[in-house]
Amino acid sequence: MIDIKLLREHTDFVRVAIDKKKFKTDIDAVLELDVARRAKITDAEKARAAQKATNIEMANLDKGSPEFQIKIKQMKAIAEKAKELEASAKDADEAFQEAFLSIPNLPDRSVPEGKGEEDNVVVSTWGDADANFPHTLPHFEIPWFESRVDFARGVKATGAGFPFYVGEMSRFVRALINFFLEEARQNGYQEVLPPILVNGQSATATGQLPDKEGQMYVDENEGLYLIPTAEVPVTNFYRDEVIEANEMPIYRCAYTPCFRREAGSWGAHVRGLNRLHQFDKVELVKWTDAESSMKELDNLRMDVESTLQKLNLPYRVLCMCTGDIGFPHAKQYDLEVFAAGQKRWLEVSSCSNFTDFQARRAGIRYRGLDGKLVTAHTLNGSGLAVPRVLASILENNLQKDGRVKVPECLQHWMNQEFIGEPS
RNA sequence: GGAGAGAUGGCAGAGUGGCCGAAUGCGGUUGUCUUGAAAACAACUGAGCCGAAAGGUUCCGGGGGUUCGAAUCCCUCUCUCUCCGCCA
Repeated sequence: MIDIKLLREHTDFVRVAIDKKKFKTDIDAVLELDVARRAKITDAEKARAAQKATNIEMANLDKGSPEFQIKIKQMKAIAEKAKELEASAKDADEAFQEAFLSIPNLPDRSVPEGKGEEDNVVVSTWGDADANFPHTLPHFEIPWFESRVDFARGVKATGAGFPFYVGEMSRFVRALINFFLEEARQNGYQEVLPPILVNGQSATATGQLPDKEGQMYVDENEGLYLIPTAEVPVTNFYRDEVIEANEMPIYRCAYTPCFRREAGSWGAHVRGLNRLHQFDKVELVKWTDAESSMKELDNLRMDVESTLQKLNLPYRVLCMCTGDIGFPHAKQYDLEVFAAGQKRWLEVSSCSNFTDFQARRAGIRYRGLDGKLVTAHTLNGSGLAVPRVLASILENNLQKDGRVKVPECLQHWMNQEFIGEPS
């Protein structure tokens, strides 16, 4: 949620900011609901005050007296009125809350304006994507690929997009996870191993609900959702809590599998490891005060970049434009690695500052220097998503003999220098 | 899965129908005293919503009900604990 006071007092500012995002929101309808709700709350509270006053009078009367009997009659009417007005106020408040929840976060001033993907700005590149990769292939065309990432068996067990990683490839995935977690630890992030199912409240707090309902797998019996990212449970760690200001900023990291229905997004260009329904990811999460979140976003991005550099994968950093950043985001960088075989950039990390948007929904606050409670800021970034990093390594490190060279920083975890078999 | 017990402020813990946002203790903050600290003493010390403010109002796990009136009685859900069963 954005700050309701900002919406009331600087409506046009909010309107302009939201128009820059692609989300359609009827701000005027929300404001009308707000006015209606406040009027009804005031009415209900007046009625309640009258009831309380009468109740105190009655408490001081002799229960058997005629005055008491008269008061009972009066009270009956007052109480009934109060009850009605309270129900009405509650309805109005719920209607407002529902509408208010659909207002996206405002983009930060520094976010470039744009309509969509094509307007994202490349802010930096690292490594040489134009270098010659003489033996490269798209990873799904490497002869031994299907025997080590078995999609056909996955279809039997579950369905499309749920492959088995077999043998050394399974170990390679595990090596990547270990490497990512260790990188995060060295950058000061405390590891947590969170639940991978969350309740609706958690999903609402981080903004998956109601905006992206259809993207999650649901357990309707229990009202639980399979997480699309560790961001959801980890951010909710501090839900409805007050964080001590001197503990911030807090850095956490978590490895989890992630589940995404990807409804309607399948096509010829999402072959192999490019897009899966289940994939492994290490996520980085930060809680900061309201002043330092933009600086912390840059630090977060640099932490992820340093990991990519150790893997020696060419990558570029995109600053997402106003039309392409997500519903709860104020600012977002996407990191894309170059996959030489497909000659494509693959998104492997998204680093975002949600400012106070998630924290307000989640009730995460801290006590400011003046002793007042302040809504915290939350940030997160992938550090990193395994399958696309894997795809890029396979394509960029493919040797003349058909094997793939394991990046040096992973050899320690793999205990072997090459994977695959000579062709 | 079965049986029972419970859920009150940062924590502990009173309160079984009206004057209870809630005793008391601990903790915390500030002040007095002290060279400083401790101790002692005193005051203050939850959050949400409405309001420019004064102030009002809500919140005793969630929801519903009974009643003129509910922290208190009833129903229900959730969670915690104990015992039994099952189990990685």
